[in-house]
Amino acid sequence: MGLNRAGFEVRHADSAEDAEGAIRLGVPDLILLDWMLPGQSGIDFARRLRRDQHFREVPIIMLTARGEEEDRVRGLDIGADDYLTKPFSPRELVARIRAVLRRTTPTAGDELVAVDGLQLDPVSHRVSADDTTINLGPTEFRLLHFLMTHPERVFTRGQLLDNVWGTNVYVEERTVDVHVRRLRKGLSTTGHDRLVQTVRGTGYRFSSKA
Amino acid sequence: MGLNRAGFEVRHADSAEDAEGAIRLGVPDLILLDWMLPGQSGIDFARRLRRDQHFREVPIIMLTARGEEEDRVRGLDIGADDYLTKPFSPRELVARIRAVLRRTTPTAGDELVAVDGLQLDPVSHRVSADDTTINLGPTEFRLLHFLMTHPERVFTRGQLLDNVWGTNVYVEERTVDVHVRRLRKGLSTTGHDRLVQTVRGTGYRFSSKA
DNA sequence: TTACAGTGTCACACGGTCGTAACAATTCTC
DNA sequence: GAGAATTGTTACGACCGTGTGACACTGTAA
Repeated sequence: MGLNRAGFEVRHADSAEDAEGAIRLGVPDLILLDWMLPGQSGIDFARRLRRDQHFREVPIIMLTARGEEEDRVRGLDIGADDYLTKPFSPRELVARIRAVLRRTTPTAGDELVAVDGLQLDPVSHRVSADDTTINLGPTEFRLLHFLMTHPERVFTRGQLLDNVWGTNVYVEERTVDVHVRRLRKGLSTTGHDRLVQTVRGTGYRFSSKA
Repeated sequence: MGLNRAGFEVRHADSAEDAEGAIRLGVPDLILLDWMLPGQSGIDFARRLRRDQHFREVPIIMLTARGEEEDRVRGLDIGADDYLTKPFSPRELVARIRAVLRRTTPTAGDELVAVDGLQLDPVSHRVSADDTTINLGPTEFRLLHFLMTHPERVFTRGQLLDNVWGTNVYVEERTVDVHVRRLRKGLSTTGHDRLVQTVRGTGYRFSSKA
């Protein structure tokens, strides 16, 4: 198919069952999924992937025979990132893979963030304020990390769910409130809870301004 | 094409030149671009858009005839967000548009507006005047945002209801008066309430002139 | 197994916000 | 100037959004 030649490492499976095994050997960067799989439909396979927290984030490109419009629409609804209609050329396939990877793998930042005496270090996975260590749960940590790296900006609960919990996850929006509450509680001992601000009718914002 | 029926506002152009004019009337949320344009190829048009800072962020979906694989590959390289191969159904088109908008909307209509020391930032959802933060209710915020982005122009109460409250909402016109009052109250501490002006017999206007 | 931390969801309470009516003030018309 | 039309201002009830505590569930480690 020319994928190896293009510099990708490829694992191949002939059925959904084989694929299951293959991806558990190591989370792939991207899944190329034929809509017509023997034994099990590709849509079920994709749906299952989206429910599994380990693979929820893995982008999916589906391959469809021409005319299967129903499947394509449903595929996009499920959260497939792109599709290709057969027949297609290796060159086009490579281009699409690059495009999808470009938008789904934003460079992860390991840099230390500090605002107003509050300090978060992704490397040591530690939060401290005025030389006091602050204990946060995993979700609160990711939430704070995201907010601190995107300050002075409102986010809706939906956006926070996408960015902190991950896309293709079904969680109530109000759950965000509860985690904001837990985050604030953790930050309250040093008064840094004021940095996490409510924007009524919209969502939340991280800001050092009053 | 069914786009209007799906709730989108559509502007149409038959050539790249017409399109140029159309988008300068107002930055669109998304551009649907046919690859085969009379006079100028779609790819050149797209490339030019990507270089223009006003339109760089606007997502592009391109429409290609089947078999024009060369173009599709180049289109993706340029940064088209998606493409559709003819023939396609209205339903699929709508699904794709929704998918693209879902990915890209966080960066739409968020430019900072500033007039005469008064400053409104949609991104951080914050209003400030002379370095003082001003607290406004959600409706007052939207009202001010609309007025500031359409300055020097009278709006009837009905127009304000349509644009700020939304169409198909039954609210008394006099309600606008009350919210204008609340807005003015918020702006009065810094004297910016003078920017919100009454036009007797018609409605209200935002203007820096006396 | 038990203990426990982490998570998601719900129910309730509180406060903010909204729309409306009523009255006061202003401006226009005659 | 009188009366009418228009707008400003205030108060109030209803409702919506958010904060908060409690609880059930899951997975993990002891």
